[in-house]
Amino acid sequence: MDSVWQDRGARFRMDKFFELRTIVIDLLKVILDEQGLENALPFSAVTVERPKSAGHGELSTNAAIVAAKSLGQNPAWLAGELAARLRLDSRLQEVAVAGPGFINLRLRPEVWMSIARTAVGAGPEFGRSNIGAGRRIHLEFVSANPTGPLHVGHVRGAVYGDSLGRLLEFTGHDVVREYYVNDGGAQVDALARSAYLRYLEANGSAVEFGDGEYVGEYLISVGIGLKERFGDELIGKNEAEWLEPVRTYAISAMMDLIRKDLDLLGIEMDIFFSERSLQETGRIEEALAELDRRGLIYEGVLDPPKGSLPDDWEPRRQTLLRATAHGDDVDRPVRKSDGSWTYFASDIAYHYDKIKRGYDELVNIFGADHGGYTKRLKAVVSALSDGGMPFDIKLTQLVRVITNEGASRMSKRAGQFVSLREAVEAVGPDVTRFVMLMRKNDAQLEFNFEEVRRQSKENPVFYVQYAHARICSVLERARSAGFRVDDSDLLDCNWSLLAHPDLVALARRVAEWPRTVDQASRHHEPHRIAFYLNELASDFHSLWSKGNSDAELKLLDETQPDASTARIGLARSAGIVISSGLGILGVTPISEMRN
RNA sequence: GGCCCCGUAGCUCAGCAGGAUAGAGCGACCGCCUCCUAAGCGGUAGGUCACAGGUUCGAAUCCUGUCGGGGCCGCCA
Repeated sequence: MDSVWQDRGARFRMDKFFELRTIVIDLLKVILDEQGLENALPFSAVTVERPKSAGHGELSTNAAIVAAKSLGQNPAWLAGELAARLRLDSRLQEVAVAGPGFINLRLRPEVWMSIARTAVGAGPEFGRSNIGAGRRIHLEFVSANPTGPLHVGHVRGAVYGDSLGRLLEFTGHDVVREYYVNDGGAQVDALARSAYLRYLEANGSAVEFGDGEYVGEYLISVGIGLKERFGDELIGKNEAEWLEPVRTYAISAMMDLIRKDLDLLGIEMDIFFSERSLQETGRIEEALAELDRRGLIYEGVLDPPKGSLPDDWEPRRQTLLRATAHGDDVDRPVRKSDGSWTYFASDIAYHYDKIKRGYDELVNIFGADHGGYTKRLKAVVSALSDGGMPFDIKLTQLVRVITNEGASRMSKRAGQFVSLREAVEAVGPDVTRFVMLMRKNDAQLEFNFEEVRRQSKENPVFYVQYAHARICSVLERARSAGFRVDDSDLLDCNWSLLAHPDLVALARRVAEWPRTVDQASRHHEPHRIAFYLNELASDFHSLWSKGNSDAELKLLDETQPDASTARIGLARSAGIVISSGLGILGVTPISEMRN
């Protein structure tokens, strides 16, 4: 028996699907060799996975179909040959050819149990992999304007980015989390004017807010803070004198707010990168000079947009980036007619900076309202790295917040929004995070504030946590009953006593964990972890429930200590995976559900 | 007018790098606590995967078009 089913010391990169796939492909090559057929085929399409319907075995492979296709051979014949060889492997209990050439497989129960046992041995390391090989991945996310606290709309990107980071770290990447602070544009000037009004108010003046100013109450304390700092010395001065100090103070206050908001969700950024710092150090000019060297900057006039024109549209000569040379639809302006740089120019410099820092891959997470921005940014990164920098942009669709007053549109300027803080304080960070991660990032998400608050006990996150709590509970009870159920004991217990189909079903699910992690990581999709955990929890709850009527499935039965210990070992493997998975989502794996 | 995302059960959404009879939760209906936590479990009902073509042995999945929802579209960031 070769060693692929055995533990591999400290690495524990057990993934039965992948290993079995290797076996299948190797056997396939042997057969092709013997027949004098080409054996260097593209085997990437070969899969070994759990079939959609349970009637087709535990695992199913399309290997024969795939190979037969590129060889022009009969798939049924090739499947027969392959199945004959697979039957010689004693770890396989059933090998059947079905349909157009699928091979359906069933493993011996002890093979599945050996994987669950591996999980107990590996603990939190189970499922961890090194597919990242230490590659340095830069994640930019949140990057909300520093003009107010975060609201529910920002939470999704924040949670998604943070969990993606955890997932990438779990799969062997070196992750940097970064927040780009838009502290260099007109919006922070508007912030400063609004803060100045609050400052005057704090000094006893009646004030009136104009269009485009931030009326939110969160600036009142900033006004008071300004008064404490500057007394009355800014009163009556003209804007040129007070704008800069007020802006600096207000931005700093807003970033403090934002940092605290992120804290509420357990999110910690490695770097806060200031847009203004780019403007002040000539790095925009530097980046554009780099593009100019590549012949991508020119003076020109853009074609008018198709369709209905804006009222004030007129042809205008401006400095443009030849983004079309790198896949964008139109060239993009980098300088305004007054000579100042556009926001896009700052972004060019920012991404040039990222590239120069030497990361192996960049990932940006934007809200869907920035969707129109992805092509030009990809063009910039492609141009500045000569196409060498992997760059993924993920969009999170906007969150539709539903309260008992209906769907609310969130506007920071109007000062009306459900803040991150309100949401977290109402339902807690765990529920907030889990709800955001139960959806694929590019699907629209409905955050029914009232419902989540009212029915928080029926939220999916509790379902998963409950499974974990039950596992902790049975371990505790076993200990009080005198069982030895530390992980080291469970490793040594008699796993071969576990063969009941329902026990095997749970072990099978546990065994899917490494593959789930792997796929989620490759696709940058942490929601797959959330869905997997729900299924794992479901398998566990089902087993638990059956234990009430079937003594063979009851985890803790003092009349059969050896089998009980083994079943508890299996439960423990599920608990390890739940804990690990919730960790990736940033959700607490609680051990008790008591109120 | 153009670009991006989406359209799967009454509702909210999965569907893993095209695969064999399309899934879950909620809601509806019927059952299960003297038994390791019922925040749980079992079962029933419910879908021409928006529509029309195409590629393929095989399409919810890939391509084209149409319709519908959302987002974006030259000196806002």
